[in-house]
Amino acid sequence: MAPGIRLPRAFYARHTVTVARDLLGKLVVRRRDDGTVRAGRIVETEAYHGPADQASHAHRGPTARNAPMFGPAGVAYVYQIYGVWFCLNAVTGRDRFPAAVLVRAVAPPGGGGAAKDGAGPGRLCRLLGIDKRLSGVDLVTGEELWIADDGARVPRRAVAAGPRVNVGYAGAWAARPWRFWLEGDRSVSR
DNA sequence: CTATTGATTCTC
DNA sequence: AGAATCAATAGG
Repeated sequence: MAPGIRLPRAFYARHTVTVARDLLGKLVVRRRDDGTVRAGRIVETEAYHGPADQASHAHRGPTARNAPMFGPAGVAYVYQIYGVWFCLNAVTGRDRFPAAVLVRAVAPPGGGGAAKDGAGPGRLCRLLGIDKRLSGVDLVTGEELWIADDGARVPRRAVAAGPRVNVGYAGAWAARPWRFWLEGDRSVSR
C-alpha cells in the first residue's frame, strides 16, 4: 500500500482551477493487475473548465470519448492523443458540468530515479501503465488508480502559473494562466 | 524544425 | 463512406 491518505470526493468537487493548483505535490497511485504499486508526485497540471473553454474537449459537447468529463467529480478521464500517447485527467467541479484537470507531469517518488520518466502527460502514463481502460474509473473508490496526500507541503512561492501549452487554437482562452507547476522541478515538462 | 501515429470527430 | 484533427514525443 502506498503512503498517504486518498483524496476524498470533496477535494475534486471544487472549482477546476483550485483543484489544479491543489493537486501539485499529491501522489498519483497506480495498482497494476499483477498487484504491484507505482506512484508519482504531481509537479505540473492544467485546468479545463466548462463548455465555453475552447481548449477543452468538452467545448463541442459530449461525445463517447469525453463522457467522463460530464459526470461527477473524482473520476478519471483518460484519452489517447496522436494515436500513441495517453493523457490522464481528473474530473472536477459539479456533476454534469464538464471540467477536469490534466496531470501533465509527475516526479518519481523519493526524489531519486530518472526525472525524465515522468515529464510530460504521455510519459507519465507510460510510466504508470495508464491507458484508456482506466477512463471512467472512480479515483475515490477504485482499486486501480487514485490520488493520495502524503502530507507533503507545497510552499505558495514554489507554485508557478502560466498559459496552457499546445492549445493555440483556443483563441483568448489559450492565454488564461491555467497551467500550474512546481518551480524548478526537474520533472516539469518543457 | 519535421515525422510519426491511429483513435476520435467532422463532413459529406 | 472518407477526410481532418489532435491536452505529444523523439530525432535531426
